[in-house]
Amino acid sequence: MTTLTDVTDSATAKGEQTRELILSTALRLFREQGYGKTTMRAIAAEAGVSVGNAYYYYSSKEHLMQAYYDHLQMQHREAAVGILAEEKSFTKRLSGVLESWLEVSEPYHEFAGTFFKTAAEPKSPLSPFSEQSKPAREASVAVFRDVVEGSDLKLPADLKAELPELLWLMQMGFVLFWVHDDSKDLKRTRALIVRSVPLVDRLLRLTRIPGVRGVVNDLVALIRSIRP
Amino acid sequence: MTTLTDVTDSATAKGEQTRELILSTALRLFREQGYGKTTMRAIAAEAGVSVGNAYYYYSSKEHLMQAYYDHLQMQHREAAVGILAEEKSFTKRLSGVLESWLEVSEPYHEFAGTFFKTAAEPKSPLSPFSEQSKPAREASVAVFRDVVEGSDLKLPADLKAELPELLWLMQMGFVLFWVHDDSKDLKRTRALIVRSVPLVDRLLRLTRIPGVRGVVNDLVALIRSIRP
DNA sequence: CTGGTCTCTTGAACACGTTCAAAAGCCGGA
DNA sequence: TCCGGCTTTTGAACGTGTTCAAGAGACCAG
Repeated sequence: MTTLTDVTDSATAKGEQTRELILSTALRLFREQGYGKTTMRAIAAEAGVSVGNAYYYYSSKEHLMQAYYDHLQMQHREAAVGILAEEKSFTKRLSGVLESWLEVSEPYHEFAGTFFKTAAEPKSPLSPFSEQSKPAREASVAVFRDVVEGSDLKLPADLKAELPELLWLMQMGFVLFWVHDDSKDLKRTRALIVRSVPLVDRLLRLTRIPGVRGVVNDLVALIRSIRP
Repeated sequence: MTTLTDVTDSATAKGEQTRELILSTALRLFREQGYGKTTMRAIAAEAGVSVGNAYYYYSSKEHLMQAYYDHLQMQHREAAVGILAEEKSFTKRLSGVLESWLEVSEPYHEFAGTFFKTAAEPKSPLSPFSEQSKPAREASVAVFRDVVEGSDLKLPADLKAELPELLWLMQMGFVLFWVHDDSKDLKRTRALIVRSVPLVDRLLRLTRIPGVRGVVNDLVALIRSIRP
């Protein structure tokens, strides 16, 4: 039965099945017992393969997390486009994207701490600033570009060009906050997002004031200059 | 000889000597070979004690790093007070403190990545936001309070009260940047600091403009509200 | 001097992530 | 059918951080 379902995939299907079995087993165990308490031996046993075989497909425990991370980001992007199709107001677009991220990520909040830990290391491929995560990063920035471009926001061109990346950076800050947030139902992170969005909006409107404009220009120039 | 040097300490001196021998050995090896490649067995062997004995004094490898971190922070604070005694201008005080931090930390830049990694985990005692590092954090904020209070800066009282903590947060951002900075001689981090300080200064002066003031008030209120 | 109770010290043992040489399947061509 | 070269699979073995039961010293009371 299954061998006939998809002719195009069947060439690689054999190994791929095991690959995905291992991944899904790993993610389930991560969710159930946390990352630290889930051993590679347990993943292998639960998936019905040998330890070495798990390493044949995923060269480290971290790579299993990487795979999860990609999966999550894709989910978020899908949720985001749904929202962006409906809203025109900048604030609503922005908060929609941020809140949908929170929603998608919520089931993994506890586990995210460990993920964050390995992502923090500069050399780690999971670092949001690393070369390896460049595609994922640019995809995220693209979402924020969409937030800006598709909105009613009026801004000078150079600031508008820089804004998506700044918003992405802001979101990184929110992620940092979220990871450390142990309040009930993530109340504090929710409050942060709800209150930050209108503030950003007001802040951006302020750039029309001449005195403010100069400082903002310098800020943009600074950010440009320190990029690698 | 040594047994007579310090009567007050001699009660605890016996264990303390071993404790410090282990710490200094560990830090040396961390510097020489990096954190990851330094094994507890190597530390113990080099210090001439057993592995279990090292664990008697430091309950984990992380704790050895914690100790290093405290040491470094103290060094920085000492360097900072020296600068703050001489300068009155806000910008010079601020950049003096930031640059002295850079100077003190520079020898440990590579090793800092690993440190940062474990510090990023929310539950880790090394996290800058954790309960355990509260004393160290408050001591750091106090330095920035000194930067503000002892300067010629004129600001509304409520913003001035919040400013030290904001500056501390900014420094956390700089640390994050620094850890990821692999440019020659840390050029990019230096540029960031040099260019950020006058910008902060100008930003603070902007708060006199009525329209800006309102937004800043809201920002301060937001920060207050999301604190745990 | 003896016994008891601390603090300090030891190294074998454990659990885990990871590696690797060898075996097992698989497949296309002689 | 058998061979040769691949992909896949195996599990024992290694190195590491960490634990722990047992011992060694120090010190004091009797």
